[in-house]
Amino acid sequence: MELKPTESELEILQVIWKKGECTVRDVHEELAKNKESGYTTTLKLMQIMHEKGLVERNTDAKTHLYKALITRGEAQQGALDKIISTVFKGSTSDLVIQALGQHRASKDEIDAIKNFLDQFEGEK
Amino acid sequence: MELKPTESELEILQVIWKKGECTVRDVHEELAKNKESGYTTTLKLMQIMHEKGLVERNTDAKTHLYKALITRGEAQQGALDKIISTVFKGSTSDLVIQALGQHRASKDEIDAIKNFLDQFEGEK
DNA sequence: ATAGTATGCAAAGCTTGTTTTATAACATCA
DNA sequence: TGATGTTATAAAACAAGCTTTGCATACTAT
Repeated sequence: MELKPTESELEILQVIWKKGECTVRDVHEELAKNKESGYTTTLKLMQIMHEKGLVERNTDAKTHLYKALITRGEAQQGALDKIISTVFKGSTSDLVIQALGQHRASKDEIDAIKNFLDQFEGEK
Repeated sequence: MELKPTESELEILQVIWKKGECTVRDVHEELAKNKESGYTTTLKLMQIMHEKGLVERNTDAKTHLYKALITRGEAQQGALDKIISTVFKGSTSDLVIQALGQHRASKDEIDAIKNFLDQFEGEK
C-alpha cells in the first residue's frame, strides 16, 4: 500500500485525527483558523485523499463523513523513515541526537525519554 | 536565508558532503550507481542549486568545481523542524520516542543517547 | 584539421501537488 | 414557490520540481 500524504493532506489529517470523524466543512473551518483557503480546495484534497485510500467516507447521508485510514503513528514513522534515509545516512541515533541538541528539551521531556529508554532496554 | 533543498537536491548534497568538492561528472557518476538519470539532469539541478545559494562553484578552470554552502547539520535540522511541526504536533520528545520505538536501536545507540542526555542535563 | 568526447547554458516538456471556477443536486425557510 | 445556502463533482488553471532536448563551445586524440 502506498501511503504518503503530501503537505496539505497532512494538515487535513491533523484535523481528522483530532476530531475523529469529520465533514468537509468541519475540516475546512478548522483550517480556516490558521490559513486562507477556499472550501472547495479542502473538498478537492479530501476527495484525492479518498482516491488514494488515506481516508474512507460514509456516504449514507447527504453530507459525507470522512474518517482517517492511516494513523498518526504511521504517518510519523513514514516521515521519519524518509528523512533518516535522505539526511541522516540511515542513523536513527544521529537523528535523535540532532533533535535533542537543537531543541533544548525541557527536564520533563528528557525524563520521559530516559524512562522510555530504560523500559526499552529492560525488554531485551 | 532560504535554504530548503528538494528531494533530488538532497541526493546531490549527499555526494558533495561525502566527497568535498565535486564536478558535475563526479556527482553524476555517483548517483548513476543507484539511479537511472541523465548527465544533464544532474547538471541542471546543480545549476539550480547554485542559483539558490545551496552550493558555490569555482569557475577558474573549464570544468567547474562545486562546493556545498549548506552543512549536513543544517539540512538535518531543517528536515526535523518540518516534520516536528507537521506530524509531531511540535513535540520533539514524541519524535524521539517514535524514532526509537520502531527502530529497535542497538545497545550502543541507546547508550550514546543516554550519555548525551546526561551531559545535556548537567549543563543546565 | 577533423572526428569524437565533455562541458555548459537555455528552453521546453512532463508530472505532481494545489487552488479555483463552473455546474448540478438538494434542503430549508420565508 | 422561489430565494438562499450547502454539498458534491468535473474541469481547468497554476506552481514547483524534475527531466530532456538542442545548441554552442572547447578539449583530445588520430
